[in-house]
Amino acid sequence: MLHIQNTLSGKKELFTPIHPGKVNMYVCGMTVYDFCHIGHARVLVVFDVITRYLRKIYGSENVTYVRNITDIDDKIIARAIENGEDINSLTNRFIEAMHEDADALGVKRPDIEPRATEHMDEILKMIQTLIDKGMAYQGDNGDVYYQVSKFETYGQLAKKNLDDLQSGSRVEVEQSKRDPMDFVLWKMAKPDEPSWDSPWGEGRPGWHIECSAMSVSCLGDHFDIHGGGLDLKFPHHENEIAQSEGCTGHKFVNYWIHNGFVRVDDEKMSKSLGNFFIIRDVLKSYAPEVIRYFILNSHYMSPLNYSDENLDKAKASLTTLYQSLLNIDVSDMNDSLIEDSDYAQRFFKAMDDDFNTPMAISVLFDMSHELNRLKEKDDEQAKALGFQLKKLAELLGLLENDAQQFLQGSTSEGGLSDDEINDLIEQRAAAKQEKNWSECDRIRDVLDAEDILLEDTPEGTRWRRK
RNA sequence: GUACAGGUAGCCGAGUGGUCUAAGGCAUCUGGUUGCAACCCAGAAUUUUCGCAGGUUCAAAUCCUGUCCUGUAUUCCA
Repeated sequence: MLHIQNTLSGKKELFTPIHPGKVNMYVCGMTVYDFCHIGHARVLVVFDVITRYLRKIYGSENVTYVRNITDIDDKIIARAIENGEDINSLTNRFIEAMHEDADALGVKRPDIEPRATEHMDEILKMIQTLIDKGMAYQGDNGDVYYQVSKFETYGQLAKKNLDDLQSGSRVEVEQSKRDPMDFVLWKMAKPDEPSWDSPWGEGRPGWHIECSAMSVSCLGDHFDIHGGGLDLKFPHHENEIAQSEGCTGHKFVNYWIHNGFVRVDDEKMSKSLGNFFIIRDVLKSYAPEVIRYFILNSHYMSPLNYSDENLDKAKASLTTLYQSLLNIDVSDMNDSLIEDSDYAQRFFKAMDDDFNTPMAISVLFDMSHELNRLKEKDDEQAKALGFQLKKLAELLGLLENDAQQFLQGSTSEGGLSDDEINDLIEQRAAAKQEKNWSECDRIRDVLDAEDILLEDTPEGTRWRRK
């Protein structure tokens, strides 16, 4: 039985879908004005795993995963002007880059990927409804605002009360607002800014209303799970609730899931500190699966500290798992996962407990050790266990590569080619025949200097990259 | 200031009242294996300890109170 830590209640709750057997989930995706960084990677991977597990429980076709794209907002406009680039060209460029990064990380595409600019009708309709209901108003400057005081339960998600918010407010209050807490639904266009027609004048939507409109449009006005980064909890998600429930008068989302932040060397990741890591740069030094493992080795809610040391550890751990899968050929296996095995049961129990991926990974290690023991004794059993290991790991998007391929890495960056390595290994085998140990060790040292590690086995010598 | 997250052994990281003599990983050590290594297997140590100080309890990393620290939000941010 799946339990989820629900930000709305602050408790771990049994997950019960609104429509039995079907799950609808919406996650706030990227604002596409730059390359995705390692924090985005966490959102992508975490909700990919959540989706994989939901699909496992409810069946792939019964889970609808929506992850939106924000393709119109202040930062996009600013960047486009800065680049002297057309907005569409900018957003399309970064959407493509995001897809490349996500694909590299083994993140499966969501079922629906709505773009804000393609849901303008729903946005306008929602704003109009809010105005009609007296929950929104047009200010002197033409901007349309949501009147927070009209929504009684405002602050329910972030567990804030309005008094605290106001006293702590450091923002300069926009003159046209009736109350500092009110937020913008529709912004009047400045000259040369992209704009859409509306009953209130040419303009563009505020950020929060975009997500309300896209989620309701894709999943209906009441759905199961809404996710995103912790920082979106307030005000973004709070405002979504206010907008959506303000329109419909009933519950918007049952379960809210927020993932924790990524830090870098125990500091905030920011451009000013120069410790800003984008996914494609990290991929130059580490295999995508290493990043994935690094992310999943902590619970999605804990703070995650990015450092080379921690990525190296992730790589070492993955190497251990892949070593056990070497020479286990499961390509001809098409059985299903044996769901009532002890290992599977433990794995599911971990995942059922609010997607406890670190615990689930520990089960993979137990299987891996057992697999190493079995390989000595019983090939058929080893193969069966290896298959089970891969099937469980697949739910995390791990161990999906060929073991040898993972261990030997890519040959692209200078260094020795596979053929050159194999030549040297053959020379060493010949020296070995003659018990010429100094020559053997010399060759091994040559390879070691190229970060190639040798492992002698009864079946011959195999190698991997450090 | 207020709110919300966190603070667990060398490091990473699970664990929310007894099975914790704290999972799993990484690093370290010993033995087996090996020409020597690596990989693998078997085992060990790092800790009478879970930010700190009190308290509740027969029993606490786990509950309560206080306190310190870090991060986030309150302003765009995954």
